[in-house]
Amino acid sequence: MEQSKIPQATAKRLPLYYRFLNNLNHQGKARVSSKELSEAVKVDSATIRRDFSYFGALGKKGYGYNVEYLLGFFRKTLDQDEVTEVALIGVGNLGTAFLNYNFTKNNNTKIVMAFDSDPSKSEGNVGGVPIYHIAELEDRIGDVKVAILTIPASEADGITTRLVDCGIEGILNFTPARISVPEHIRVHHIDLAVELQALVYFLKHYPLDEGL
Amino acid sequence: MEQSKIPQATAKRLPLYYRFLNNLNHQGKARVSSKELSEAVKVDSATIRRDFSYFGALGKKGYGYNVEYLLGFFRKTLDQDEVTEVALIGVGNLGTAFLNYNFTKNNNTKIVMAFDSDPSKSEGNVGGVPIYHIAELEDRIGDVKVAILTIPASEADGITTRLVDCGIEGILNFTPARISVPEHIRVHHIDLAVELQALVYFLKHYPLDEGL
DNA sequence: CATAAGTCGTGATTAATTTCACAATAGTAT
DNA sequence: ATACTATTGTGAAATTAATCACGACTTATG
Ligand SMILES: NC(=O)c1ccc[n+]([C@@H]2O[C@H](COP(=O)([O-])OP(=O)(O)OC[C@H]3O[C@@H](n4cnc5c(N)ncnc54)[C@H](O)[C@@H]3O)[C@@H](O)[C@H]2O)c1
Ligand SMILES: NC(=O)c1ccc[n+]([C@@H]2O[C@H](COP(=O)([O-])OP(=O)(O)OC[C@H]3O[C@@H](n4cnc5c(N)ncnc54)[C@H](O)[C@@H]3O)[C@@H](O)[C@H]2O)c1
Repeated sequence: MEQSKIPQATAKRLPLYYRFLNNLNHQGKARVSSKELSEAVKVDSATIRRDFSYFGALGKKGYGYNVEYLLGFFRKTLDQDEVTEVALIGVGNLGTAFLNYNFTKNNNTKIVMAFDSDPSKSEGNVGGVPIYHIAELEDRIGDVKVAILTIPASEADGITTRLVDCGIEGILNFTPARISVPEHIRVHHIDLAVELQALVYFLKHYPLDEGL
Repeated sequence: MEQSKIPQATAKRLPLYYRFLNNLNHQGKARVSSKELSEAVKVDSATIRRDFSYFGALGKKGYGYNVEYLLGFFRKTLDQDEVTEVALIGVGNLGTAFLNYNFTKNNNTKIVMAFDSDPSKSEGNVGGVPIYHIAELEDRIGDVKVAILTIPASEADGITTRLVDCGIEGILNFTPARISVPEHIRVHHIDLAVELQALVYFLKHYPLDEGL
């Protein structure tokens, strides 16, 4: 918990690096250069070296990085050994998709319960995850600290308040609502409609070259 | 297509502003200040003013912005009057969710067709969108320029090549694969597993305050 | 052992984005 | 009219991120 000096932009790329290193390891590759990594994850090689350097000297000059070592290092850094439990609120179109997927592969997160207000949904399970009625939120949530929000936007504020009262620390919000939370709670918004519109805007208004 | 001087960070926020202005307009509000907007969309008010200023002086000092005027301005800027047609590839968990949703509300994008390799899926429709077999991609796609990719990662490269050959210009990629495309094609990656892992990383490693 | 080729780590630089802070000005009240 | 208040638009500063470019070091090769 010491390296709070790591830039946010770097932190966001770590899971990406980790996943690719994992693939390399499974393929039996022993070494990798920042150049190879760069081509695979589409991040400039200097940026990759800089990112890694925040954690110390992980590679060897003239050689590159040892895949197994680097993977082990990131496993520790990203806490891949302890599983973070997650609750999902709203078992509709999106929620069901997430439950079926459940971020299973090389991931340290697991959706362990879901809630819905529709009584016909709030029983049984989807993808092995038990669904409870939203009225049971406070009773069931236990010490789960992360929630995924896939409810209608109009419900977002009310549910957020309840989650905060339950001691939640992080929310991945898929609703278009920009929710308000106390300062110590982290919210990441993923606004799919905005992403699509932004892509269309870039296509129409930016000269046809260069990525992102 | 002139204002290519608009920062990308600004461009990505435009759809968000547009949506909120639309809400205000429906509520019958006539004026709004950057401070109010800021609270609603969780973007610093100075940033909002700066963003707007790239398009000229849209507000009035001491007063704020006229909602209707601003909305009209952004409608034109964001091409809200012409609908961009989109194709979706891969009618699985995620793809089905998107088809059912179809970005209908105040949006200028519409999924008009979908493709899947599974013969049992590639007939009929989901959410009113016709599903075709992926073999028909080249015949059916017509002049659709934007695609959403919700297929397994292993299929991403092959399908991308075919899309590029069909003249696609933008891809919203939900697979974990970092696809390679010619320079003039724009790809936005939305990597849900990475987003979740990044949130967890921030929770564990960053001091408990301030958002994003 | 000497030389060549490859690659890291990083200081310096550049670019992009956000934020501060305030003069200018429109609206409002008296 | 005048004073007061609110709020913009924007230079300047600060912050954050990306990129360049090269010395130092490792490995491979003859
Ligand atoms: N599906 C998409 O492709 C898509 C795209 C962009 C944004 N979104 C956003 O994601 C969210 C979910 O979308 P969706 O398509 O899955 O919607 P949906 O209507 O299919 O699902 C919402 C689910 O939430 C449940 N629900 C409603 N109120 C609740 C409450 N108070 N507590 C618990 N559960 C409650 C409903 O019963 C339903 O099952 C929405 O905010 C939507 O705007 C969805
Ligand atoms: N579902 C999630 O929550 C989730 C989360 C993170 C990432 N993803 C990624 O999104 C993608 C889709 O996920 P999903 O859960 O919807 O998978 P899925 O397996 O449910 O759906 C994939 C669909 O693609 C179809 N398909 C396979 N090969 C095809 C081809 N060559 N052409 C056309 N269609 C083809 C399959 O028939 C299937 O219907 C995957 O890459 C996955 O890694 C999904």
